[in-house]
Amino acid sequence: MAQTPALAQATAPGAGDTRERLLDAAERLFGENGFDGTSMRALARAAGTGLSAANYHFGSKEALLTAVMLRRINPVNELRMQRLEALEAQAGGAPLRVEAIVDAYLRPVFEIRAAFIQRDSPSPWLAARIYSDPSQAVTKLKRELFVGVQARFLPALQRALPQRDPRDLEVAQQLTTGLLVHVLSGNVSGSGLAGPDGGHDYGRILCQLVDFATAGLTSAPATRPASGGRPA
Amino acid sequence: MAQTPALAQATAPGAGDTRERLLDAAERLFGENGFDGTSMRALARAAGTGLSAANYHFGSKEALLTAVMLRRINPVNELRMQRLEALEAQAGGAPLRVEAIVDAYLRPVFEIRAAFIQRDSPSPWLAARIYSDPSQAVTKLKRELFVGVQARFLPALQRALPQRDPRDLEVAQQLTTGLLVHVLSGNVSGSGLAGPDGGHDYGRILCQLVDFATAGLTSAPATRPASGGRPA
DNA sequence: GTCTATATGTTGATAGAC
DNA sequence: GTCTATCAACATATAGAC
Repeated sequence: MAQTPALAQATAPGAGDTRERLLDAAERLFGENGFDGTSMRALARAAGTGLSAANYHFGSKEALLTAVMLRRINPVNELRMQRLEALEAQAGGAPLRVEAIVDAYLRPVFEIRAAFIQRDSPSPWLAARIYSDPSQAVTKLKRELFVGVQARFLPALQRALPQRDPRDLEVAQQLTTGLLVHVLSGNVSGSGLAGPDGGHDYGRILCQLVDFATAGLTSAPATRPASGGRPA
Repeated sequence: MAQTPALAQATAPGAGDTRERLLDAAERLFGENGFDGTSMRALARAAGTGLSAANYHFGSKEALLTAVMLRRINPVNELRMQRLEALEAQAGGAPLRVEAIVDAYLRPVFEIRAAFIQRDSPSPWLAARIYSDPSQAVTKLKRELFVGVQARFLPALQRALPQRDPRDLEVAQQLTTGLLVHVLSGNVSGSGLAGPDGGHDYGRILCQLVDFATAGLTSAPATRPASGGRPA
């Protein structure tokens, strides 16, 4: 529950040493302008240091992105896993409710995000930007960070919805991730996360996300086999 | 129904003049690597011409992006409007079915896309990439191109779902766009659009998208007022 | 219209002083 | 550890020949 993540060494919470300030600047600028749209110079300037300090601490731009991603995504994924395991332990072998699975998948992102923006940062959530970043430098990293969790949640969804085609369900799971990415990239105007104070009261948008995704995952294609073509 | 859009002057469909080849190359490269990740040099080389030709025809990189976006998005938006108007004319004042509205919003993208990839281009749909592109050069363009259609579809959704909070419904509409962006950016592996031959048989993924979005839009938050917090 | 050549600035990364 | 200075490569855009 401390402000500093588990990876960082002990630092003063107000100032932070250079390495920490570089990570903070990278989180904000990569999130706002993307990987290709952020230069190491702009990044160092935002951290109040020189260009060489960034390369000294991280070695390369790509390594810096990896570091700042890991710092945030690891706690999120651990929390997701904990929530899902708690649900399964409580259910004792019975299938879980879809809404509970979705909540365990979505809520940790908002919780961790809210815990780390006591600063003035209503910037987009870095991981969401990276998820839809076309730069070749991030595609590998993307898969390494997100595939594991999705592979862990999919079987739970399949047990909760045994009547659905497993492949369709996998697509629906990825669509759920798409909803999350869209919101956290700041593309949903009424969400309360796109504005200047975005990110603190996430209750409403999270409920809407959970409802939307739960309905989409559960949606039996009942109307499909009846009507072959496009509705006129 | 011709291969050449309304904006372009008559050109041979196989070869095309330099301007057309530049637009084709821009559509592919901007879609694959984003705005910042695509250089004018790489673009000219892909079009089989020199750097100066690109600047002669379009004046700047940003103007080239605008041109290639308009070439594809205008037909899509016109088709969306036509479909929605046809639905309303047929309904004669009665509210439309949600699924029909969603279909009118999503299907034209796939139809236009499939019509213009007789080439070897399984690349991401440019407009989807641009929608989540953080580059400042594209944000204005983005709004100009998409706000109109969304403003046109929202009232139809509100009439179809009068019991839903209009603001929640607007969020849900934007979430639907998020689903579309996610799929057309190539982030859904089982969709048939991420692979090498992606884009031609879009029937399955379109059905899944329509089902998911319809369920999400329709989803009455029935479970929400009963349970205040997170499900345990 | 398209080319070669160039102007002008920025990029990521490094060398060496301190 | 952090700085200034610098490298080689790349960026967008333009000038002028043809």
